[in-house]
Amino acid sequence: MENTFEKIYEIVRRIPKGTVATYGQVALLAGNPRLARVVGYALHVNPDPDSIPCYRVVNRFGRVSPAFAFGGENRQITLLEADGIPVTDGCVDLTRYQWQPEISDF
DNA sequence: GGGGTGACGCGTC
DNA sequence: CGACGCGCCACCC
Repeated sequence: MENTFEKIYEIVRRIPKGTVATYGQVALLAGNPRLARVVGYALHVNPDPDSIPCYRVVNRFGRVSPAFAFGGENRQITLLEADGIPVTDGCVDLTRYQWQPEISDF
């Protein structure tokens, strides 16, 4: 059985371009909705930001991380908009851009 | 091994 | 989606 971290990275990698996922979403897919905190830490230590689009992961309000230290909070917003996801005041419209995983994705 | 911390979520006020 | 508290797991000292 894989470690929780590997599951998290695996899931984040599967986030389709043009969509975003919440920490809780990733945690749930990882096998435990209470792992949201670990998800945050997992992305914090993001071993491969080149393959793991951590910027597509936001909190359940669609709000970007206030401590996004990848070069500033604005950095994440820029990347999201580059994916075609409009960001308003650091918030993404989850009702429209939240990733909805299908059975086909698994 | 014990204690504190954290890119969070949910219930409750 | 205003604020506060508890819980969860992993990591650092």
